[in-house]
Amino acid sequence: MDFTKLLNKHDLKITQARISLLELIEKENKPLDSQFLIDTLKQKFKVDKVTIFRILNVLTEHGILRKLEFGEGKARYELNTEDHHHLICQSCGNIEDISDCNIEALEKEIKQKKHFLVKLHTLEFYGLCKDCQKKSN
Amino acid sequence: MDFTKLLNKHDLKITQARISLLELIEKENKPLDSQFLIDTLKQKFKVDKVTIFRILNVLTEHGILRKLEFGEGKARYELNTEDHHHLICQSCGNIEDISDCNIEALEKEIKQKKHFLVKLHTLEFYGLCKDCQKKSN
DNA sequence: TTAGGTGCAAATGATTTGCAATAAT
DNA sequence: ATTATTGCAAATCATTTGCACCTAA
Repeated sequence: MDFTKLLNKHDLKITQARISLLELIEKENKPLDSQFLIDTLKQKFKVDKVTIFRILNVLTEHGILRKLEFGEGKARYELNTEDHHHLICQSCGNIEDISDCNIEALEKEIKQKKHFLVKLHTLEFYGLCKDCQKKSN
Repeated sequence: MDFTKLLNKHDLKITQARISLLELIEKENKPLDSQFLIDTLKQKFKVDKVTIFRILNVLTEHGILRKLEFGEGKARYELNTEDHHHLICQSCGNIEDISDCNIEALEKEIKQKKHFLVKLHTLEFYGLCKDCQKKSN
């Protein structure tokens, strides 16, 4: 994905930190926390953690990233692409994507019955992944 | 609700702090954050914030409370009753309950296709409540 | 050149921990 | 009497802020 073009479109300056962060998030392809991003990017070049937090905030405000919380007391970030959700293993912590949640029907019902206008929703599943079920944890 | 009996059933001691906290959460009937609980309970009797945090943790571990996060950088807690979800107004912050989400079909599909065993899910809707739509915020 | 981006130090806010004192059973 | 619970102080963790310096456009 061409992040230079993307940042340009949003009138955001092209910097090593921004490009590298976006490339890392794209490569890992799952919701990452700030600590992972800080540790990984610091190995590649000189960056301060404050810079990472500021980048995460701007990119989220511009809708380039999506901020998620899985009850861990910290946020995670992923590329804000199509509507999708997550399968979060409570044993090993692995996170898998799923799509096609088909919540539109529910949202329509909410609009009619509650007169609440849904802008976005979060839907996360917690349980045991295939492997952890075998380990009977 | 008889919280004395409930605490007994879980082999948790009956204390003023635990009973008052549970009664407050029951009375308010929406997800409350620690600060609100601390402020409100401190007016009624002498309690330390640490005690409140510890109570929230034990009660959550015992499944009496459910811990929720709405991307505010802090947790909220509610009585862990039936499966239900929330309509969170992005303008005024009001939180309304909804039930009957009918996610079972999706969970069944996840089990078959992904071999992931769903233990629990979160589903939250963010948008504008009836009143805030009028104010065109 | 100049507004936006970054680094460093220090602040904030939510939550946790250690330990001694206290209260519930 | 025994063990869980609480209070207080101090620590920790994620995240933010202020301000001077730097750099992409």
